[in-house]
Amino acid sequence: MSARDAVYGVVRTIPRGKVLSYGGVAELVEGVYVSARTVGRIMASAPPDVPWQRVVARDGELVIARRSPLMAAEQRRLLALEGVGFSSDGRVRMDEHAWAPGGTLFSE
DNA sequence: AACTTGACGTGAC
DNA sequence: AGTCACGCCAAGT
Repeated sequence: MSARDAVYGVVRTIPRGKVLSYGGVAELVEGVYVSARTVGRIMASAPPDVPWQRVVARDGELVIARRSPLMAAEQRRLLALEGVGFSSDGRVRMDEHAWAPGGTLFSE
């Protein structure tokens, strides 16, 4: 089991309309330790069946925007199609869409 | 096989 | 609140 497959496995479990931070993905990976940065490194070559758009920075920023504005626009489009909302500064509303496995932390 | 480079996150100024 | 430095380690060169 490579770190790569483990990371993709976790990302594939993120529900539609929800997002997870790089660090969040890292924490959910079992068996092998991976850092948030490693998740990012691995996401750079994500296969088409992985919902890469659902992984954002902890504060909701679309990190890809730092390198590719075009991809950022694409990510934003895909998320919008899933019903994910953005705040005025262009970041995902983490208070509404951050995903916590097995039940939301904001429950209640 | 050695060296560099980051889709990050955190803490110190 | 905005930099800056750095740990982390898979991939690319």
